[in-house]
Amino acid sequence: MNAAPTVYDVAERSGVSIATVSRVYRNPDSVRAATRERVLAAARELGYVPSGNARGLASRSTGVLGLCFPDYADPDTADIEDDDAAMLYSDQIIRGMERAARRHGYALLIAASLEGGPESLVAKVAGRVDGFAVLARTVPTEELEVISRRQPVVMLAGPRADPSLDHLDHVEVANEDGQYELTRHLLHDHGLRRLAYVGVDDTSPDVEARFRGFRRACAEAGVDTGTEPALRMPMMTQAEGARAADLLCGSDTDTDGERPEAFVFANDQMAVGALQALERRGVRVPDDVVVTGFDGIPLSRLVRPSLTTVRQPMVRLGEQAAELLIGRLHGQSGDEPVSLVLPVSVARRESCGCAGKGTGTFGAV
Amino acid sequence: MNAAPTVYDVAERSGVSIATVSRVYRNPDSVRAATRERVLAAARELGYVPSGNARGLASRSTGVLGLCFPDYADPDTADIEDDDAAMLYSDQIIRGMERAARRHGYALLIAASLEGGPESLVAKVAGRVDGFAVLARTVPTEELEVISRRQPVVMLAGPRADPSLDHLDHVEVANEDGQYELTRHLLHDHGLRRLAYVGVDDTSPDVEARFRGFRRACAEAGVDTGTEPALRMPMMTQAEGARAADLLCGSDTDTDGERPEAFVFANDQMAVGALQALERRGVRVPDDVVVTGFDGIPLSRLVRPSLTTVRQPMVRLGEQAAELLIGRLHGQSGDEPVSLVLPVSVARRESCGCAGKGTGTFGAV
DNA sequence: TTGAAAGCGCTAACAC
DNA sequence: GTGTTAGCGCTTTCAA
Repeated sequence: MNAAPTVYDVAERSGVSIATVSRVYRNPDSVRAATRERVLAAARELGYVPSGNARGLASRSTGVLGLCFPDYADPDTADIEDDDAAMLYSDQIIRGMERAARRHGYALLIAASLEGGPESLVAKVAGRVDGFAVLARTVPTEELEVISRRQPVVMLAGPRADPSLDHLDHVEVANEDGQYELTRHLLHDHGLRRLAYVGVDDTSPDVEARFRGFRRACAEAGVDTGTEPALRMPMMTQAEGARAADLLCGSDTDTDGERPEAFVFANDQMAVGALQALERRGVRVPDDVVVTGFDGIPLSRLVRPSLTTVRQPMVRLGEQAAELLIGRLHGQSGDEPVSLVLPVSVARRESCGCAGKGTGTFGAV
Repeated sequence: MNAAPTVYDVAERSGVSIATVSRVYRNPDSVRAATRERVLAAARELGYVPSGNARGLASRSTGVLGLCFPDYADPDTADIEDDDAAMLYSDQIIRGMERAARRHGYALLIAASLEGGPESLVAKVAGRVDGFAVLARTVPTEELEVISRRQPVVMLAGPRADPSLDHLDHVEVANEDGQYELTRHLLHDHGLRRLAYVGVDDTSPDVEARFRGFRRACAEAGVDTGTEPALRMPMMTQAEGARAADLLCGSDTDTDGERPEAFVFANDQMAVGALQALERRGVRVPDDVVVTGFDGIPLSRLVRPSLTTVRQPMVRLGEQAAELLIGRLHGQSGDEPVSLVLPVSVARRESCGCAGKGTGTFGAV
């Protein structure tokens, strides 16, 4: 690749000053039509493309929004040869953010965490964008705190855990309410009583909120649950979900010495793993046991039986993140940090016995 | 937001020169440990984040790859409240490209086309990345030609139509072979004879290739097809697909004065639209008529009956794009332009009568 | 190992 | 309208 032409080259070739060349690109109307054409022509001949870096440097803004997310590669999912099934939240958030950003003339820079030197992920992204969103716990709190002093940052999913990050905008989904609704459905509509909640060791704000929703629904129905999930697995993967199902079936861990009527998982991945384990054991879902998940990942409806779950509006999440950032950049939002909680919806599908026998082209969704 | 601290601030605070500060970030080992710590500490206290723009400007490289894609918002899809169903190729390509880029330490900048001033989409992206991929026909050929003189560009999907772009790397999928296989399946396995191909007015290289595959299969089976698709719609949307189905059913356009046995659509969107139209008319699929698509979008398997189609490996496409770019950037690829054709696979589902009755957790996929 | 100084390509005041 | 002139914050020789 040859050295790229610069404003100077274009200016010389078209017989104007570099300032005029710059104007032609930034504010075409401020230049006489004839001059403009001359400049544009020269630029075309030379193959001139303005350097985004130089522009950003000089104008202190890039027209780019950023998104940092964790290296969410569930090893179980990794080798599913089916791309659709492997689509994760992050993909949906990206989609939403890109759309909203685009509407406002911004582009989106995305980067997943990956170990590195002193140049952490955020630093890399932060240095090239006007503002960015971070999926909960993708980056060290301290680092975020530092960076957020310099540019707008919004936290996604996961309540603002750390008080030092209280000044950040943040948007999450109604984890507690969602799990509450789903549990209530099981209790009330299906008349179940012995429910086992499966959480995770590593205490995550989202999962804790979901568990609270579960407990609240149980309490209201007069069903006793401990203050702890029936089971906590080390990770929220399919493999662990399968193990959980085995544990719940095999040894008689519950009060009655019987298998619970329903396995309520903290996420879809685990629930899917459980579905497979149960099938291997010959336990029928939902006839012998009901299984539910949380998230509404695409895979959840591809499995058989399709998974009853709580759907998170991930695309909306991404859109909101972009809107919030842009609002800040334009100084529209006040000084107060904004905190949004997006509503979720329960997807009643086959694994709880709601069949959802599809009719019509879009049935069974 | 306060003015962000710079190398000068950090240098001053830690009693070194700006050159040393720079070294600490670029090549930590070239600085004595004690000095390094001092610099890092100062940076932390100040909340220093290196400016990506300044770095890029000075070093002539950004560590970012770009992706430009069209504003693929099928208006029909736009208001499906179901995010999963709305996932398009572009999302899958993004996913693949991001993953591959990440593996090599690059971030990804994505931008969809949108009308603008002289600052076209590409220019904006091109100015901020080390190289980028473009979905076929997202940007004017001429512009691409100019830009590709300065940085690596790879064309995605869609054969290198324009000879002036012959020097670009490019990767596409086996459109012709895919449609050939699918058609052969209809002809051979299902014994169909009267097939109607539905294409699009706007002659697209991909669609033409698919149609060639269709013709080849028909010719081999001794089935006569014209040199033209049975129908060409103005756009490849669901609405147009529905219209096409109506046309194919309503008026007796085909040779026999009868409805064709199969509607072979150039893409999934149209096929899905057709499915709905047929349902409205009370025409049963696949009993009364067989319908097929092309692409393998997620929606294709959510509809009922699920759509028999040709699945494109979009994630792979994205990965290949990134690999190609990175290869160029590292000067590994030779001088010759690389041209890849990724294999596709036929998904036999319900709409052709292959049912695909699912068994097992992942059945019916 | 560290510092000094010269850009990198553009924007933004400010004159003309 | 258009030109002049400073930087923007960093990397990069070249010396020391």
